[in-house]
Amino acid sequence: MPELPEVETTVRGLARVLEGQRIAALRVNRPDLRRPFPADLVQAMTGATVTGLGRRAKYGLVHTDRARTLVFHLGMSGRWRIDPENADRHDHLVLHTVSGHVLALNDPRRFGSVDLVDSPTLGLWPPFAAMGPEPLGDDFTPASLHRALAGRSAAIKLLLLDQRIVAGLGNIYVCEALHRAAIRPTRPGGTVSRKALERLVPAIKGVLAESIAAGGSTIRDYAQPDGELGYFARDWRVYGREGESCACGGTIERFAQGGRSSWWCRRCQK
DNA sequence: CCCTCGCCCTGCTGGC
DNA sequence: TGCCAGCAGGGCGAGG
Repeated sequence: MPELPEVETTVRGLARVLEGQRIAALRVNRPDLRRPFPADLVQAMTGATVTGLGRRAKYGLVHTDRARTLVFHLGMSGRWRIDPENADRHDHLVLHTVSGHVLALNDPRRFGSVDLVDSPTLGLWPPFAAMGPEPLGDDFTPASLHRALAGRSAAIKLLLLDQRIVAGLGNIYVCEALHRAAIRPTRPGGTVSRKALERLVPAIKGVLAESIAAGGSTIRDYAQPDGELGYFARDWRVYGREGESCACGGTIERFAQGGRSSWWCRRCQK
């Protein structure tokens, strides 16, 4: 899926056309992404008014005047298409607002999800219950990360992908943040020095904030909901740049870690 | 609890 | 040109 910046960009795009609007109709074309849609999704959301949009980690939140919040995850290839000119075979859920807008949840790989969660206890919903802090939040600090990594032997790269440690990072931004902080991705999490964490936390916040400001990264089938492209991909320093030169003069390498690719520069990441 | 692995699904790319 | 292996932004459950 789109990672945190792409979900944030998506949510902001949806807010422009959904906030305060009443949902006139929903159409379900294929109700089984990662898990089945709620059986009463159409009934529960027809006629509901959207009171606001939000985000928790990589999940998008559509708050309504009903007792439940629509929670979506974009998986690896999901996006919302706003007022699409044509239908697409991967438009699994289509919303129509009273004001005439059409929003299609499109997800070719179908790793995404749509759930309805009781609003007052949203934080107790199982995927949210054990989540770590938002990386852009004030409670994500070098000290808090130090505590979360204490005693952990797994590679820092893998621990930063663990949503219980910090919630919202994915492969791209972990690679980019570790490079910015000059930390080797294989270093055991518990051995990352306090001084390095003082670099890492600002690196994470910085790379995410810069990407959000650029409208997210454009990757394969990802684009902003209105079709605009995000521009952060041009700012990647290591991700997908195997064989290219690092700014330090070293060469960027790729290797498999936890079944996924890591990109790094052995010259400047120690 | 912690760690690693493999799978879910579809589409695109690159190499032969 | 055609085919096929490999790879892709995530999350979860199983097993050690």
